[in-house]
Amino acid sequence: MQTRRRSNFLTDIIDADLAAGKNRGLVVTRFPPEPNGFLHIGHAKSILLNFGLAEQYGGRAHLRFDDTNPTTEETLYVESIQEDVRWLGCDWGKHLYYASDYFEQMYECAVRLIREGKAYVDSQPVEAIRGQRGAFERPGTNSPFRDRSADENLDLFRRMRAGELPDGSCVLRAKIDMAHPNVLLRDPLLYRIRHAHHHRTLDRWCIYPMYDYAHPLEDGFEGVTHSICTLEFESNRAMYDWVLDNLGPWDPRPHQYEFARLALGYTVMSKRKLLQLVAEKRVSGWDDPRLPTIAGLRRRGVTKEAIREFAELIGVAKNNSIVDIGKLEFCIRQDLEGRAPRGMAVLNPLKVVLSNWPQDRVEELEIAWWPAEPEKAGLRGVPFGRELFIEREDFSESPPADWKRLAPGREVRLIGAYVVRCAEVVRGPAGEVRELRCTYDASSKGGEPADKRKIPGTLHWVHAGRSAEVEARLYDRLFRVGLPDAEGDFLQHMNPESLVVMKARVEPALAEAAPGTRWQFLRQGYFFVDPVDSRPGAPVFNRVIGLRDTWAKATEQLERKPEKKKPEPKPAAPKKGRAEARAEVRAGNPELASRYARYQSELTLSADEADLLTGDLATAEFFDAAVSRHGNAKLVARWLLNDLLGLAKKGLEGLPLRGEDFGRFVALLDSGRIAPAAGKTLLARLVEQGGDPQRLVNELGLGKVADGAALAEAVGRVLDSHAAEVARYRAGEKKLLGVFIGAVMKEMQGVADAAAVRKALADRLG
RNA sequence: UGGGGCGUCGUCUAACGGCAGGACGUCAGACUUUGGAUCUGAUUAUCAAGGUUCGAAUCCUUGCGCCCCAGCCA
Repeated sequence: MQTRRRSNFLTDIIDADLAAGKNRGLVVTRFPPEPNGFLHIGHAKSILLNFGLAEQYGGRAHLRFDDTNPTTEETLYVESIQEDVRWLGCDWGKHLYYASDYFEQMYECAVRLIREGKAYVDSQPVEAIRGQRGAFERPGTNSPFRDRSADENLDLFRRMRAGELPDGSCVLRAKIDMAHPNVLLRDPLLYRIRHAHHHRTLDRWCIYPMYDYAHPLEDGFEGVTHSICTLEFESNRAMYDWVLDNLGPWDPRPHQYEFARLALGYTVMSKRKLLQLVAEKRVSGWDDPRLPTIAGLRRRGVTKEAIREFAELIGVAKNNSIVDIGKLEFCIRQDLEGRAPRGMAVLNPLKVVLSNWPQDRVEELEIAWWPAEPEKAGLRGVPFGRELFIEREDFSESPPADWKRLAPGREVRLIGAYVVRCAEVVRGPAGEVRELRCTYDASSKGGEPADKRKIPGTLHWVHAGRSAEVEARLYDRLFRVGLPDAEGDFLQHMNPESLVVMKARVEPALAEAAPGTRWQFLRQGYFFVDPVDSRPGAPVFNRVIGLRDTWAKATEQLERKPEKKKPEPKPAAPKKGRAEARAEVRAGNPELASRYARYQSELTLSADEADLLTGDLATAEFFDAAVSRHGNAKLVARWLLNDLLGLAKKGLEGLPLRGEDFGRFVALLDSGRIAPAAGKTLLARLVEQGGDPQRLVNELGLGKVADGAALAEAVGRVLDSHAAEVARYRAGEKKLLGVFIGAVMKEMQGVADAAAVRKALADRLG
């Protein structure tokens, strides 16, 4: 079942790392919860991702509590988290860690930073520090304490640790750059003072490291290779790298990658809101079956297999997405479909009296737990007699046209029993339907009438006297709207019918159902015997999910809306695109401006090309150098702009390839000695390792094959091996030509001229 | 607004320059002793515009839209 190979952008990265021989082939991941709440299904996605990746690559996954903030964290959560991770089937082996176990090492690292002049103690209050941070578009200002001597900093930091300084009096900050465009790098806080009791280190510490400082160190100490977190930490990656770069060496050197966390419709997932629901007793606890917590899902009766299936189904990517909760429900149904025996329960009973059934006769019918596969779990006895209950909704006095259930004068089959016909409706004083008088067809024992007439409907039922009354809790979505936190107070969107407690009547066998077992109530849904509130002989049934999605049709289109109103955007804020930036640079640089003009007039480049080449001096110099080597400026510009720029992600300066080399490369192309396709391969190689283009051509065997016979042969081979596609092509699927071209190019190891290949193919295919 | 990310069926996700695929949902049909399940079929997508290329969802450019970042939280 688990054989499907997981593949996503993270496995791509790991595959590439492994291929490049990084980390000695090690894959180490971690799940790092802060013990300040219960885990929810979003965490399950992350847990399964991290442990799954480790398993897939033969590595290991750690469970690490990120307990660096003593004021919010508790042992209760440490325990529940371990229980939940274990329940999901994830095994951390001996790799259970706590950030707090590293406090001493982290302290040593901080001392090192101070000694090296990379950190300082700031004695300003919070407000001052916040004020100096600047704004997104405005640089911050340096703290007056930024240039304290290492000795002074060391002394202060020691006193911070010794408890000589009160909370808030000072902090340790990294000395990076108060004007950094990423505000997270404007001298971020490393340590703060907190005279608080920690759940593990008790009162040994009164300074605690901040996340941005602690997390990379934890990963580094543990030898984590791939540190996977959610998208909102993207900006933090720069600090993650700063810490590791300044405190190495590390082996392996961890790297952080981000994926989109799970958002689900019709529920809330933030810790704050879940906590609020629990604290205000709007639900029964962290394990309330309506909550998306792992504990809640488990209490509801969802299995870990269903959750795993769900995680598999939704995949892992970087798109900010909202998953339709219907997908979770689909996985739950699919899972339970295969594991829940079918029994009968009537939630809302309507009495049926069989007038032609002997007064005291009770017949013990043998009915299979699995109607479709009777051998699967055998039979159980179900009593049948004169007085029965059916579902009130299964009777209608004025049924719609396609009604298949019971109605006056109509026939239905009672599952595993007999066909009955409604003869009379007995009413109460207010005219309400009180009971039904029916007749049964004695020839239909088991459900099939002797004359084989077609019976349109089939109902579930229980014996009136021999059924037991039990509590059934019908759970539904906690919120009525797709995005409860989209606007206003999420509490106002709570579904008042998310829990309906009923007295149901169940067949005798179900009255004995053991806690923790799962059943399908025929035609109703899947039920789980509550492990907490059930008593021997008095099971409490939690409805896990209905048989069919009654919400699907009503489900609204979910569109993310801002939770809080954004501050009004400033009117007429001038937008500066990259094009504008280039124009500005030129305006202030006559040298570039004149090249811009010259490229167009002398070299006959387009205005766009000239513009892109003269946005900065380095690019223009590179271009000129290339052109001095090879005069076909148009070709140089094209390859530079369309291909080189895409390959050189970090800019032209960092390339092992100089402008002259690039000019030689273009000359090679222009000479017709290598095909454009081969040119791309060659350029990629040059960008990677530099070197002489001509020599590389020889090394890589990229020289163009002018030999028409070789081409014809390759074309022949490809057409032979693609017979089916050729037939489709001849039948009109012209788009397949591309497939043939690609195949021929591959056949000729990329050295062919695609235009010639196309022509050859066209000739052969007619 | 500075920085960082992301735009593929209604939803989630593949395709790594070569046939836009799968799943959920929806619709239709078949089957059915669950109006369930199952089976069959259908439906629908590359944000936009230019460019490079024999060929672009994929590379380049521009534009548009959405998300994240200014806690002594993580």
